[in-house]
Amino acid sequence: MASKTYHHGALRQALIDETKAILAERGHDQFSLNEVARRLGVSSAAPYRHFTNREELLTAVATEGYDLLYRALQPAAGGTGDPRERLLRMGGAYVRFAHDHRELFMTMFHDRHGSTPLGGESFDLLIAAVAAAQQAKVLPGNASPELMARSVWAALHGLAELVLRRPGKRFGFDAPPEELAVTTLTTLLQLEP
Amino acid sequence: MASKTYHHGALRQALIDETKAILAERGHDQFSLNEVARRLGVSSAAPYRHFTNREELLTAVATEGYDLLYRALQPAAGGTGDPRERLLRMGGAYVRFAHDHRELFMTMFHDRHGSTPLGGESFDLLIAAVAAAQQAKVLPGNASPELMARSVWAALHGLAELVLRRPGKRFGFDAPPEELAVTTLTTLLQLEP
DNA sequence: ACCTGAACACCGTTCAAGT
DNA sequence: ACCTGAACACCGTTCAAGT
Repeated sequence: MASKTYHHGALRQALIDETKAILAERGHDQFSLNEVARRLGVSSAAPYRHFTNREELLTAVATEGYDLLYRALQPAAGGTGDPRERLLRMGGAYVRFAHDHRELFMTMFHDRHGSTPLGGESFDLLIAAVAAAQQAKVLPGNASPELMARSVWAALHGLAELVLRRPGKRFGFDAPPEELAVTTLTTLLQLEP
Repeated sequence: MASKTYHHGALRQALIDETKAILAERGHDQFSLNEVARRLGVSSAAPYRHFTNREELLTAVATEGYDLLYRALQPAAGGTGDPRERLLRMGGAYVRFAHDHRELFMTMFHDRHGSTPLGGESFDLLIAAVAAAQQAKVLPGNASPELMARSVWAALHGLAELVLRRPGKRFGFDAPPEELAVTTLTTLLQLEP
């Protein structure tokens, strides 16, 4: 299939893409560097021309994951309309992303890789949405937007993590992501409908 | 050191204990079944008389972890006194546990093992504390105790997870666990001092 | 500059054999 | 019943050598 010179300088990106494909199939802890190389038709030593080790490849994948998360949150955050709906849409998008990209999400937040952005740009979207909600008196203004955004992020992130654990019925985490996000945020923040 | 018959039927528990010791030293993804056996002076096949595979040993460790978490929450949950303080103490204890038992906590919530209790008994403690807070009008009564407890758990769990990622300064997750729990809960739930 | 081939120590797991 | 010894395929990583 692939000739010997197929990856003319593009092996680095091919490694990242193939890793994402494997993550979508198998679990992120089943991932093997040798398998990626095998599937791309290169030797098991080839990846080391582009990444110093297995961990650095996963860091690159996680970084693309943070970018993907940002682009999933953007449409939800960009809408005008009332600030309450905007905040709930963002929450739904966050939990939906975790649900739809299980293994990528776990790679982003569970794997031990060097310093990752940890969703810095996504966090800015949340701060803006929270600030707007505070100005519209949908959220209380006694906490700074940064602090409120951090707290909301914790709630959404914990929700996403617990959903991914697929717990038993008794905890009720088996509802659709958007519904869970709305229920959790309205309960905690006492948002009136 | 250890004679050949040292583990007279107690190898199972010794494997669990040694795994916990390794977790405290190294990371939970650095853990190797062979190393546990080596440190206990048994062959690498010996563990398979007590666990069908590596995953099942980690499940046993996680189960002990859930028990430890329960015992860490109990004193915080048991206190009489006002319901607001009780809820904040429980939150602090949860995040403190994650902080003090990093690798065990990750084993409990990140590793892919068979169905674990997921802190069912701990969840009951939280439901009781939430119900008491609702009756004292510290928390709103428009949501059921179960639903409110689930939401509070999500917030605390997300907080714990994000603390464990050791993010940069900008997110502010580098404060003491108890302080973070109090700040997050009071911000979200609008608890008055 | 980028990749191969062969090698290293290590891993999880199996299985016949020992007591 | 419980453990050993040896073996298997596989893994991450290194390095001299090829183009």
